[in-house]
Amino acid sequence: MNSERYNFKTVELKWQEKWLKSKTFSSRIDKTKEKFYCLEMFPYPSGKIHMGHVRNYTIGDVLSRYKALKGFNVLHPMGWDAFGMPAENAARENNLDPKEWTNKNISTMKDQLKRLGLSIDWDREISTCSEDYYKHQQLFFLELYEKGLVYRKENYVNWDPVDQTVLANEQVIDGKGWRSGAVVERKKLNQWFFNISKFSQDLLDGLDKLNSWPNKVKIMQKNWIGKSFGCEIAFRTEGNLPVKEIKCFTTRPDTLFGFSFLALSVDHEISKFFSEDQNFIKFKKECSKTGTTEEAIAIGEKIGFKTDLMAVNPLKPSQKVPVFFANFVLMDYGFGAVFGCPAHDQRDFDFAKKYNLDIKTVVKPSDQSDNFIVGKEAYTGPGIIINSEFLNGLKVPEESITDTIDILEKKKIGKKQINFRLKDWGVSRQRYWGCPIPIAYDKMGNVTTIPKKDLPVKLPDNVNLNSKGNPLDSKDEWKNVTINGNKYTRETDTLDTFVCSSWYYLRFCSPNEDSYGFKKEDIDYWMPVDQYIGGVEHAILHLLYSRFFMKAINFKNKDFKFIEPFEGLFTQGMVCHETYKDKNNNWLSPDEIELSNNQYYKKGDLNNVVKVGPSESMSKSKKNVIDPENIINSYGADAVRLFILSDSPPEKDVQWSEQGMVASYKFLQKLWSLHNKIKSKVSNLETNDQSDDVERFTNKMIDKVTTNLENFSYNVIIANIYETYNFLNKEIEKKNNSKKFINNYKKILALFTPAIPHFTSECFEDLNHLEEIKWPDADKKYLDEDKIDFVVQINGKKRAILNESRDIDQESLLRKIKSNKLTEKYLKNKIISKIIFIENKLINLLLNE
RNA sequence: GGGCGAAUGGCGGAACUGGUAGACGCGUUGGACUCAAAAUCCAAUAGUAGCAAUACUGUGAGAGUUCGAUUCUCUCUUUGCCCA
Repeated sequence: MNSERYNFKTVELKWQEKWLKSKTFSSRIDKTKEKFYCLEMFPYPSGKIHMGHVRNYTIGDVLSRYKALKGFNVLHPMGWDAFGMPAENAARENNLDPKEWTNKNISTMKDQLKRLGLSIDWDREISTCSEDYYKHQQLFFLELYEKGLVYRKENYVNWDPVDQTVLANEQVIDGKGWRSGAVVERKKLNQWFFNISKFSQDLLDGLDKLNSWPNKVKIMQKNWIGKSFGCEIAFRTEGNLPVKEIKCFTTRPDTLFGFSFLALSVDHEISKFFSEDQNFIKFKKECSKTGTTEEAIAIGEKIGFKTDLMAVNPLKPSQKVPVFFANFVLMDYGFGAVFGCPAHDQRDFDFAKKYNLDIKTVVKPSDQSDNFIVGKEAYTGPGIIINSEFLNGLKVPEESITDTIDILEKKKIGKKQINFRLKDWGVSRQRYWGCPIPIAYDKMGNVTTIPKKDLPVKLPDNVNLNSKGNPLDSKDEWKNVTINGNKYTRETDTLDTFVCSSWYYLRFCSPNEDSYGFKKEDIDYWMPVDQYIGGVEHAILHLLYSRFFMKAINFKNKDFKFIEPFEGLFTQGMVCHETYKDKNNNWLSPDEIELSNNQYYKKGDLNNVVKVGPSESMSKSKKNVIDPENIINSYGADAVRLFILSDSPPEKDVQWSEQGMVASYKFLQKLWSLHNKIKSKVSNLETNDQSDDVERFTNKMIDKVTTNLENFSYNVIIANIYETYNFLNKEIEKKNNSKKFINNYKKILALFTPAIPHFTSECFEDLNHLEEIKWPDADKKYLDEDKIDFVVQINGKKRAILNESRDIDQESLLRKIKSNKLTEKYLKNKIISKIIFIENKLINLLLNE
């Protein structure tokens, strides 16, 4: 086939069908080859793919194809993160079954992904909402339960009183439910937890070994795990309650002399003495209005409830301070009790101001006198301890904290302690569309596990999604279950969808293994994932949960050689687009506007001037979305791939531009006509040109493109492609030896293949090149030129470029400079005081004035 | 408030371990083709001065190290992301 214009529609479809039919991208274990596992974060089947997917999967595809050409045995699978709330919401709104809705979306999106020409092994496709997947997950749950890594406890959740549902922290926006807008309450519920905090130290240590992860992600995880050194201190108490002491955890024992109150969580065990106190009950209710996030607590108003108890300062027994219950103390931090030092903690400061408590300064900045007094806000910076008797003069924080802990330990008042911010992972969700938890309860509420032989616990069909709360709760025929002749009630919560995504990378290795979630042999060959690619928004939770999951299934049995699931991580930037608003401040989509006289108007309405806003991440709410399907239909997959790669480095945000898209499309047309020119050259072999310009260029380009691919500089690769076109297009006019030309052209086509695979496949076929395509190696002898452009600097300033032979020595070069008319004028009547000579690069002459 | 990045023409961006700043693309301008337009092709395109060769200035601002700094160090400004 060979026509004037490049018909992407027939070409792309042809190759996509061919790849699928001949199972080009199917992968199987081959121990003679080095494996490469390339994984992109799998999509949620929300309906259609968006530009973010296009970018993510194009980046992964470039890498996969490159590695395959290099001879690696590549595993490049795709699946669906198919459980989750949107399905339930969409189903409720449209009166559909979430399963149908999800599966329909999967089929649409799969077709769209195929149209991108991705080198995916579709035989390994998995969907987390299918029984084949979640039954293994239920088994994992039971295994972790047996290992003691799963437990149930009462815990506070963000409760949406209108939707009657639990909200994740990120669903709480300004203290309100993201969907209902109702003020979120704190509510206690029985929840299942994964004991991730058991691995806090391991998860922290593991980060050091992840050399191919972006530093920022490692830092984010480190901060999230939040290891802190501190001290456990027991405060003696006085008062008319049967309480002798209260334990606190603090990271700032050095400020103990600034002690002015003790604050307890309302759930502290001491609260039992107040369970009849109407004022306390009222106060506790008030506290439940504050969200559970650290941010909500930091921003929210600090309120307290004063008890009659007094706490004694262990370092200064004459000092006694009041004990409060306070809303900013949480039971799951430390012991649910903190000592307040208002001068050096903003939260304590706010609290002390409100309740008129002492504010005693015990740290001064180094440049202040000992009379320094904290003013309008707490001083939390470094400095020197003051007003603290035997602690005075210690440097904050280097000496003060450790020294104080030593003193407290000697006096047997306190104990050094390490605390982690990372809390256990609550996995219960009061929703229908998720993986059922394989647990049941007897009449007394005692827990029993579902026998492994009875798995899977299938999610029932035909539930009433319009009931308030969890739909599974009202599904009695499902809920009631008989195990070994005894009657039980099923757990109606389902698992957090993050559980599904924390082991899917294992499933891809053994997608058809029926008896277990994976086969060890497969895992041993394919794992770990060599390159994981996805959005930075999953930098913390998903990646941390996945890392935990590997540790958890490896816990006690130590089955695996690797512990970290993702050897390499790459986080790509977002796809952005300008935003548009009409004169009434309504968002407009890019196809609702038109350009006239350098001014945007609402389509068909020249009275409605459109305001152009900044480029922002594409989102439905701002209507600045471009539908990939339309774009692929208009310009073809290769052109879209070319554009999405070209404009920005993959790790940074890219701005969608229609003009850029069109340019990529046109470029492929130009490339096609160049191809045809080159092809017609094959038929006239008679020219015999001795120049090796084409070899030189080709081998240098091989070297460049290879380096750029290895460094994820995919935008530069596209520039390399353009550069190559410019070169070949000029060179083709010369009388080159066409055989040599064609051979080099084929190498160049291989270089283009990761980015524009349909196009190059077509070109190879057109040239009757039927052998396997391989990544070319650069021939080193062409990488170095015989003649080199030497930069001539005089007093550090560039004055000329001399093209001289390679390896020329300093003396000869200097002679050339002295006789060259460009440079001699600078040297006349001057004495050269120093010469800096860098071989094959540069010479810098310093002159005496 | 804390942590981590970023800042280069009209725009997106290149520049390997300090050694020709602005590759490549978009846009703009001029030209060719055309009755005309679109498409296509060719050329120019950091700024200032000059017909020109050329000269000077120039990588957010200011300092420092160096023969030489977009690159390294310090201070500041603006901005993005994450955590609070």
